Formats: sequence, structure tokens, C-alpha cells
Amino acid sequence: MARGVNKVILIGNLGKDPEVRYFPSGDAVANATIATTETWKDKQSGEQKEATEWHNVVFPGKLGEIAGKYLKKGSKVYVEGSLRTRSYDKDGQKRYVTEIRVQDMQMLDGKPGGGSASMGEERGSYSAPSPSRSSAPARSAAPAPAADAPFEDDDIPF
Amino acid sequence: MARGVNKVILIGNLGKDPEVRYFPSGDAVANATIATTETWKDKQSGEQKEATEWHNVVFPGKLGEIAGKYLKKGSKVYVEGSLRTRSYDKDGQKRYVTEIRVQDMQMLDGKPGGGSASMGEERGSYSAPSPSRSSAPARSAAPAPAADAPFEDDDIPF
Amino acid sequence: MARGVNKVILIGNLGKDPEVRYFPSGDAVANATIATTETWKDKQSGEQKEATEWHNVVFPGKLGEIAGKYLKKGSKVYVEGSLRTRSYDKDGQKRYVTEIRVQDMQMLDGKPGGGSASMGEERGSYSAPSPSRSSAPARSAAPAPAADAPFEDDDIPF
Amino acid sequence: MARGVNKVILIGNLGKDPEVRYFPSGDAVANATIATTETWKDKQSGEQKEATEWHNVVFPGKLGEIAGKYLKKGSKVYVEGSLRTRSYDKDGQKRYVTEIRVQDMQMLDGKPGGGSASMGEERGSYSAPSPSRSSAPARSAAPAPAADAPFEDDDIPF
DNA sequence: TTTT
DNA sequence: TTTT
Repeated sequence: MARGVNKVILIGNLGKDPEVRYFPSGDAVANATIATTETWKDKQSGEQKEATEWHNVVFPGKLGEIAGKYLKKGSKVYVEGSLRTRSYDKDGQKRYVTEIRVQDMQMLDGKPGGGSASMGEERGSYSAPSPSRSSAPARSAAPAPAADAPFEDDDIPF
Repeated sequence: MARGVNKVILIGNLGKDPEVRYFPSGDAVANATIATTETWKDKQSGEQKEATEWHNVVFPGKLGEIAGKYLKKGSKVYVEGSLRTRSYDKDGQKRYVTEIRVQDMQMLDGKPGGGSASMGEERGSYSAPSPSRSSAPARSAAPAPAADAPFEDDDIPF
Repeated sequence: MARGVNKVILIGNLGKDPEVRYFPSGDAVANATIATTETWKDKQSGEQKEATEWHNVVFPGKLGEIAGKYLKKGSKVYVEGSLRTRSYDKDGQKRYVTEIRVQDMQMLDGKPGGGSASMGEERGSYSAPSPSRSSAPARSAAPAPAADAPFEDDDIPF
Repeated sequence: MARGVNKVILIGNLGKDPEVRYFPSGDAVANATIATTETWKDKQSGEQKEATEWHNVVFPGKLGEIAGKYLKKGSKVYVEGSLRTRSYDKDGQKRYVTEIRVQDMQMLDGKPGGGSASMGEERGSYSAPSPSRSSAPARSAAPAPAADAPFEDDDIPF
């Protein structure tokens, strides 16, 4: 259940291959960045301008496995998810990072997986179990603490 | 024009009264925070849990004026907008904050404005000009540098 | 799984009390209509105009029970769902009706249920199981044939 | 302005080339159909099932011109718009058809326009003027009556 | 810091 | 760091 709505919809390209990690439980989680670009004409100079926004996305569980298998740098994807701002500690100071926890994903490339991958049953799109129904908090989709973890999550109450 | 989609939809309550500031041009901008709450039942203990997410929202231009006039702490609102991560400098270090630039807003309280405000033409809902059509970048919706600004924006290329 | 995205988001008011019916299996389904209104200023005459759109919404399963219990004529709701156009027969002719199958619902009234209803665990909001994961087609959310059914569904391949 | 929210988001493929028509004013409008497909596993038989939903979409104005130029049968697109149910008369009987009036569009094919079309400034994506701000009703986006019009719109109060 |  |  939710009080309120917290929904994000993105279509963009991956900035790098997804990084897949695993929880001790065996559950996967993949991290990636997605670029969306706005272009506009400057009212003063009349020149074409553009700005690219980079989004941190987290694919929990089975979605993480699929992302790791079929998405790569440059892949065009649709993702639907929710915003979550996590705090972590850096040099004794609290920092924040805002991520999109993905709940639904669609691959939009003409030839996903390089074009020759066979179309498995779970390929191409996948929806996470509805967070509202899950007995486990969607919150647990956060990256597992790992040696190469970008953030020290130890003191975050996942 | 945009390459990609960058869309956020929120329904939640304001954590405090919006703060309205003005650009030298006279354009308004309002900042607020919106809370959305997820609840779930812990699979281990079976107890009810909940987590609240706080979103930084920016109402540019006319939307900022309306937000300043009609929204207040506790107001329930629908907002639609796009994600933007801004960087700012703190103690010589680069920090980031992710905001939702609002493009559409709906007041969801039964009696907005306390119940006695007359229903002006611009009240209750408002859509920003489509960013894609605007000759000015939606980017200029960022908070104007001000004495009490939470972030030092001076070196950010708005 | 889905190939493509089929998503509808509405905020509006119910035109009448939801009609709850039951499948032989015991599963509930509720039907309702939701109004959304657009207003604009006529470019010629300068007068304020408005047009109301009526949406047929279908609340399957547990959502149907909740809708039947807590929503009534005039209730303000947020619904998220997907479009489905059903065909039915009238006087030997094929007719079509487009409905929104609700997957997520939020009550937006200040005092839902009239203000005195006790806050049950399932009240206020509910998400349907993710259709993509369900072993049963979301398609089965269609209204059960009934004596007072508005449409003769018998020859529709649900 | 709007009271309520009426939003549709689709990703799918065009069932046929868009049909472009023109109002006496010179404004264009394009009609197309978009397919979205759901697949699921039948709980009884265990077999894979699928159902395709067809959506009637209307691209008003400049979007209609772009759709006519760059979209064709099979094109994959993202559209965002709003629902509108129109009535028309057939054999003296009132019929209804539900359409999606497109306000934002993104072409998702790897090589739009066949791959050799030069990238004009207005290509690839386009947002309609925000309906809420427009002095002209978005309503006027309805297909112009024409000799080959699928519906007799003459008695519909556009 | 909101809300139910 | 992506993409057009």
C-alpha cells in the first residue's frame, strides 16, 4: 500500500553497461545510468542548445538479472519506477543520492542483445512484483554492500 | 524538443509552506518538499512498516506564484514534472541535489486555500508552457540566487 | 510480460456509486465512471468554455471490493490502469466500448468513506498484482455477465 | 486549465500508415492506430497467451504533419496524450469511439524515416502546445470532416 | 518536514 | 557516460 503516488517514467540510453551485484540471499540488483536530453532554442542568441540529464537507476531482483544480460552501454530503454533518495557517508559527511527503483522495463532497441540472442520468455520486458503487495519492502532493492560499492551503506537502515 | 522521456508524477503532501523567490527578471520560482509514503508488511516479523520519501520540487514562473498563493504546509497536491540533478558547491566540494521541475499541478484538498479563497481563473491547476516549445530553457526554472538560498548557485551555468 | 506500454492515469470524480458484481469464482469486479474536465478560453469569443470527459473504469478483484466499500458518487480518486476496448453485440450489431482496467487506486477525499469508517488495512489505496506476473490474465477483470449487465458479454472471448 | 488529470502513455507499433487530413484553416490532423500487446501464461493450461490492444490515436496540428512525414506502418512510437470519447451517428444511431489525442510523441525506431531522411529540426519528437494554456481548445484536434472521413462528424459539437 |  |  502507498499513501501517495511516486512514479517516474524514463526513455533514454544507458551510459554504461549495467553493474550487477548479488545480495547474500542470492537476489540480484543491477545499477545503471540513463541519459535523457532536452534541446531548445535560446531566446536571445537563437542558437540550438541542449542539456543531458543523467539518472541513476536500480533494477532489483529478476529485473536486475535481465538488465545484466540484455542491456549494455547505449541500449535504449523505457523504465517505470519510483524515486528514492538514499543517504550514505563520505569522509564523515552525509551525502545523498537520488535513484529510480525500476518496477517495469522495456527494451527499445531494434535488435536487443546484439541481434542474435534468442527471444527467451523473460526477455524484452519484465514487471517487478507490485511493491504494494510484496511482503518484502521494495526498499530492499538497494545495492548490496560490496567491496567495490560506490556508497558505504552500512549505517543505512535497509 | 526532447530526445527521450523524463517524467515524474507525484501525489503527496507538502512538508512546509512553499518558499517563493524572484529572478531579477521578475519571474517567480517556488520551492517545496512533497512527502510520499510506502507501507508494507515485514515478511519476517509480520509487522507493518512504512517509509516516507521526500521530494524537492520546483515550481517555475506562474506555477511558482500559484504555489506560493494557494499551497501551504500539509497541502495535498498532484504534480507532474521532470527530474533534474543540479550541482552546487559546499565547502569547496561538489554536491548534488535532485529536483522535480513541475510542469503541471493540481490541488487535491477539499477546500484549497482554506476554503474561502475565491476561485480565480488561474487557481486549482495550471500547466507550464510546454518545455519543448519554449524558446527559453525550462532550465531557467532553477531557484534564483538569494541571500537565504540553500545552495550557492553562482557557479552553476543556468 | 508486455510488448509495449499501455498506461492510463486519471484523477477525477465518480459519476455514480460503483456497481459491484461477482464472478462465479467469487471474484469481485466493480464498474464506475470517472469525470475529468478541461477548461479553456475560446479564442474567438473569449468566453470560458469547458468539456467533461467520462471514463469507464473497471476495478478487478480486491480493488473492486474496496471500490464498492469506500467509493461513492462524487468521490475523488486517482486511478492508474490500462486501456481495453471490448466488443459486445447490440441488436445483432457489433459495438465497442473502451474501458480503463484499474491496477492502482488512491482515494483523494479528505474524509474517505464519509469520515467515520474505520481505517482497515486495505483501505485508502491498493495495487493489483502486477499483470505481467500474474498467471491469470488481467483480461479476466471484465465484468461478469449478469442479469443487469449493460453489455451482453457472452460471445466475447474472455 | 484542467480539473483532474486525463493522461495516457503508450508505446507500440503503428498498424498502418497515418492518414493525414487538413482543416479548412490549413491545420493538419493525422489518425493512426497503435498496437500494444499483453502476454501471460494461462493458469489452467499453462500455455502462453497473448492479446493485442488497438488504440485510435489522433495527432493534431504540427504533430500531425510530423506523423504523416516520419511514421509509417510498423513504426514504433511513444505517445503521451489524453482520452477523448467522441460520438458520431451511424444509420441514425449514436455510436462512440475513444481516441487518444496526442500531446507528445517520440519515434523509437533505430532508423526513423527509413534511415536516409535528413534530420530536420522538428523531427524525432514534438510536443503540442500545452492544452491548458492554449486559447484554442485542444478539442479542435478532431478529424476534419472529409469525403473519406470514417465518421460523420457534422452533428458533433466540436 | 507532510499525511493517514 | 548515452543517444540523435
